[in-house]
Amino acid sequence: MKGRRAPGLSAVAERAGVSVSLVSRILTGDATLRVRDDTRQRVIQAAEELKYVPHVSARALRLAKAGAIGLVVQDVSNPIHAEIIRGAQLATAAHGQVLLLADSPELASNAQAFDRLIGEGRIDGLLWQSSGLDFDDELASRAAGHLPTILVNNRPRAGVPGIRLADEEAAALAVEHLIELGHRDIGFVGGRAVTDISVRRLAGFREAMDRHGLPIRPEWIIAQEWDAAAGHAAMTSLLACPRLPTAVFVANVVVAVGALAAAREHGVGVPGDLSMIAVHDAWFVEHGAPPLTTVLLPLRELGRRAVELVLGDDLDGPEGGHLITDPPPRLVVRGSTGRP
Amino acid sequence: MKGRRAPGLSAVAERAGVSVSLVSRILTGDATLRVRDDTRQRVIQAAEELKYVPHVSARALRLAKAGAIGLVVQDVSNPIHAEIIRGAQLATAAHGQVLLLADSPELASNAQAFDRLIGEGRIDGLLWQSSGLDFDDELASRAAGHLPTILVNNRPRAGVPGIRLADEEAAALAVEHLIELGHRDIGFVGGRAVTDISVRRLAGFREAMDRHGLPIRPEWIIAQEWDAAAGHAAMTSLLACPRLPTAVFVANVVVAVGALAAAREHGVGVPGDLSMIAVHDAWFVEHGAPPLTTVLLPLRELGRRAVELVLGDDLDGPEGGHLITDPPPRLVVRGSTGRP
DNA sequence: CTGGGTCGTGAAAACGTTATACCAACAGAA
DNA sequence: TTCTGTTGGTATAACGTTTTCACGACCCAG
Repeated sequence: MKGRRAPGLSAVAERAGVSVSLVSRILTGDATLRVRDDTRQRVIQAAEELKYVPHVSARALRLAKAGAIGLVVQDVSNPIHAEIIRGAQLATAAHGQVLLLADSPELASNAQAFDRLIGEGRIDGLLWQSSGLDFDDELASRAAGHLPTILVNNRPRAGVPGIRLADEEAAALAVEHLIELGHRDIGFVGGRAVTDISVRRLAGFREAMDRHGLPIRPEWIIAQEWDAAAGHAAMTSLLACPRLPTAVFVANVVVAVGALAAAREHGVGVPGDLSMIAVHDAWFVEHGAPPLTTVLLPLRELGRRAVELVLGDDLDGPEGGHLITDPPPRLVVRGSTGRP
Repeated sequence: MKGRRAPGLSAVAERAGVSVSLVSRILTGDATLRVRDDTRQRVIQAAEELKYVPHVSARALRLAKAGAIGLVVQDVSNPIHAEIIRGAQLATAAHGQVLLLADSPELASNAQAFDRLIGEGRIDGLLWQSSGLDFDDELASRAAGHLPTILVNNRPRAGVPGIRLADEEAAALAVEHLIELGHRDIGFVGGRAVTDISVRRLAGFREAMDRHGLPIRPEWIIAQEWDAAAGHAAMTSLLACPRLPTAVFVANVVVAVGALAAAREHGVGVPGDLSMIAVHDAWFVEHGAPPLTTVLLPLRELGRRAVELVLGDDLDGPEGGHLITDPPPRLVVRGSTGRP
């Protein structure tokens, strides 16, 4: 599995017949360096012949820069998070950096591991995909004391900068679609109620309803958790209401999967008896029964921008934090919405 | 965002009034060291007061050990891969290591990034979640030349060790279930045909059919890709056969989502007209229409073991590679299978 | 032919660890 | 007293980079 030791700068220098420092300056592209062109070529060729690759720990030690950024997410198997990860990964790669993955429950349960992660100089910045769990703020702000840190998919919070999507607009867009179809009785199924995302999507929902002069019934507003099981439970309790809405806005497509199942189990036809629209798009929605109408938000872009802000140490955005408006939320009409 | 520089060994040494080397030896738990107990306490206390955290690059440089392992996956948003990632993450964390995430298409398209990743000493080992794409073998075996490398979810291949699940047994278990229900005409929908997993599941399928003396119809064997769209296409072409099976085994639950949708679109009732069973379990299957009957395989354990093998540099397993048999494949009966 | 300014390159220190070798002090034995 | 061994440490040299500074050679002006 192993060959001999990897060649270092000194091996290249020896082969090219020059000093170590010269090799370093040539290979890193030092602009202030004046060197004869044939020497430069000799060095470059020697490096190629030896397949020289700089040793990252040595460089990191010298530069006090790790060349890596960390991404903390609550749950990798959530497809929404997966898209963010993907975006972050592409961005780090594009900047010659590398992505470290950790998960927040694990870090919360192991304080020492957390202190190491943020203190040992392994990463230059941290993306915190916040969960809304209780340890969340505490850890994130502790991290921010050591590293450029940004809350992904959140407003700034506890003194930590944040970046978010156009959640209000997305929710409004969804509601407009329902209204346009003729719905007036519209319910809301959210995620974990304390999370910023759920709050913002509810705000967008309210705003759109108000703007069209439609009443909001408190018993049609349910927010529990961000997973499918919660969606199932939420829809079940919604369907227990004496009077039912003709359409429901679901704050997240994962939650919608559970909600859809619950509706089906209760014999409520979608979109016949109840229209449903959800935020985010994912690989599975078009194969649903029925395929879900959704509002597409640029999750990948979210991951990408977060990385760039952290790398550029350009964290303090406008009031309310950084906001991704391009591309704007887009309505993807499929089979789960129709006339009341 | 930043405080002052992180304290180093020398800061701790100064505060405790001892030498740097003593601090190092105490803090790393050098067994050959003889030291007075009060000195030891003084050092430990000083380290705590300063919140000393060892600088990982310096340590990596000195020890020629990075303290990280890399995980290359083809697509993060595949829920199957997500489970493997999760297992790998838990295992690395448990060993005080850290997990680096990369994706194979990206690495394939950027040869320099790949050479860096495996050459720059950033990781001590590599987990390669192979994709069956054309670049796959090439890259994996190149990696294996630099680092302890293991193919996850694969037999050994191209000289690279591998670890896999009990795919044959899982397939057989699924087929047995169908046979027990009374099915005799059973089809097979695989994944990308060249991948080891698809091959092995097909082998398990054939073996179980043979054992029960059931004929296998070539036109009922379809293998295309590992995603839902491919499942949709496969099922569509299966349903075009003049004579249809009464049940179908699908090699992967993601593929099954597409297959299920295709059946629905063609008015084929599941399980009324066609029973369906798939390999792996994921969060969305129980909310399907109908909820899928599956065979559960220990994906997380796969990730965990792979990490441990790489860390222990214990790669060359038995003929055919390492095989995870514990826990064994388990049948999870839901609503997609029934009597013919 | 002396002096200052480039041009091209090399020497050396530093980053924070760990490992090896060594040493001072003291005890007990001869 | 001198020798030997143990106890409790310290000094130092790496690991592979990057960066600062210095230096020899050459050129041109005075």
